[in-house]
Amino acid sequence: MADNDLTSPGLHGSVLDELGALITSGGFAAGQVLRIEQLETRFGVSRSVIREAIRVLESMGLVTSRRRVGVTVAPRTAWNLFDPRIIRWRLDGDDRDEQLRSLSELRRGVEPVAAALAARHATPEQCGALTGAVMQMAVHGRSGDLEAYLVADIQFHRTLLEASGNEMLGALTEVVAEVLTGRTHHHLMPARPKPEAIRWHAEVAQAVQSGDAEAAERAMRDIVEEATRAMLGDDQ
Amino acid sequence: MADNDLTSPGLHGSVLDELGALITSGGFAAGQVLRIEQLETRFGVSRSVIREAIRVLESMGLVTSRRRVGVTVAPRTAWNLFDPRIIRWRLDGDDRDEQLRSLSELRRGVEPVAAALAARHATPEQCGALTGAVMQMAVHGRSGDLEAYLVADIQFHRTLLEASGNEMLGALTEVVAEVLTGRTHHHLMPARPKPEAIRWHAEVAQAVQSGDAEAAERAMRDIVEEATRAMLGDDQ
DNA sequence: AAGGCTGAAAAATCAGATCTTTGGCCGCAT
DNA sequence: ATGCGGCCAAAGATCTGATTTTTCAGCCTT
Repeated sequence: MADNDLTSPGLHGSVLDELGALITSGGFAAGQVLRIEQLETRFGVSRSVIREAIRVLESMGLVTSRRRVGVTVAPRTAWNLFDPRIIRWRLDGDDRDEQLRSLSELRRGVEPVAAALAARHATPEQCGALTGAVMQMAVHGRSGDLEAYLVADIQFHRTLLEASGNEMLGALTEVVAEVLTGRTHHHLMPARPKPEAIRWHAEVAQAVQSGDAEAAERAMRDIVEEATRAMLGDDQ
Repeated sequence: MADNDLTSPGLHGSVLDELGALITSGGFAAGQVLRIEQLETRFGVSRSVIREAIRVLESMGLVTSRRRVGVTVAPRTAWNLFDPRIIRWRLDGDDRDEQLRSLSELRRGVEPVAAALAARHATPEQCGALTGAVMQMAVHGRSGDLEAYLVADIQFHRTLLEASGNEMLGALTEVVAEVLTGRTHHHLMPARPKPEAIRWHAEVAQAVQSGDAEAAERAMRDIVEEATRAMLGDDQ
């Protein structure tokens, strides 16, 4: 599966994970103050460990630390919502639906552009990987093996984003993989993938291979709009 | 102006800034190892300060820390390219052009979607803010006051992204502001804004106000495509 | 009521000791 | 010679107690 660790090793890593999950899930309300000493005893570790975790949380915008006051939980508007760990925590917590919606809308903007760019930058290997992924999708889509379909789907989108030649779009690979995984595992997609979906993927692969940016963008737009519709209802 | 600090206060903040800038600018090559003790003397601060800075760098994917080995500078593929500080460092360093290109392509995907969403979610206040920003742009565009134009431009895009009702798109506000600021300050836009640009902004504001998602998306696409073209040449 | 002073609280920093992990070396058996 | 296993030392990880610095909050003055 998506073999992401995302958890730093060591004591501070576990503290970070636990605090991060608590904050993003609303276990600590915004504005609540945590005392370092309090956390020390709660987790049974020393100050340095707590402080390092707090520093990372601070760098993610989840808390602010001020002398004489303590560590204050920050409002959601201050969070770095693109941090992979925050995305993961929110997908694992109560915010899942909201997070999936945000990410789907983001995909709707990003992936068509990535497809267009890929049409102009993809290497022959990447084109091969794309068509290969589509074939896998077709096979497993027909047989109804959703897990295998998911793997091929992720492979397709990962390759496409990387082929865009844009580092930042490439960096969204993990995010897109999370969305695809999430919608499959939470049964937000049909029991059997729509044949059109597979056809559109094939069209994208074809367009990328022939360097037709506009066609690639159009077909990709079809894909993500259909996906959004399927996942969120007819919300355009 | 965009009053972003982005620099945590305290010693560890300065160390973080300096190390981050060094790494992202290639001052330290990927694979190079830094010893904590070495850094201690180099910056004249104690271990705890260095460690906290290292933890944050690690959480941004810039370095990895392993016992018995030291702190290793990570390859660019491991970096969290969406971290605002990394964006800032790269914009301030040698990567500026590459960074601006990546960001522009990202904008090209994101902003039209945000415009469409804003057309369906914007509050009356936000509509007012949009038209206000457009008027400011028109005034300062005609008078050739690029700084004031920039402020209004940022205001426009900030409001629009926030009005999308999508947290993640809203989180891109700072990023977009950086792009706009960057292209103005590095003279990547014409001495006098094109009249069409202002007209398109007005169209977006109008479409958002009347709830016409498609028109808003289309006009916004015109804006960002023109901006990309102006900044990077005729690259589509 | 406004502004400035002061004390204490809590984080920030420092520094020394100790713990834990781990890469590399050495020796043994094959 | 080759490969496996255990030992050692290096370097980060953690703990801890002392000290410094910042800043909130209450008090005092005007």
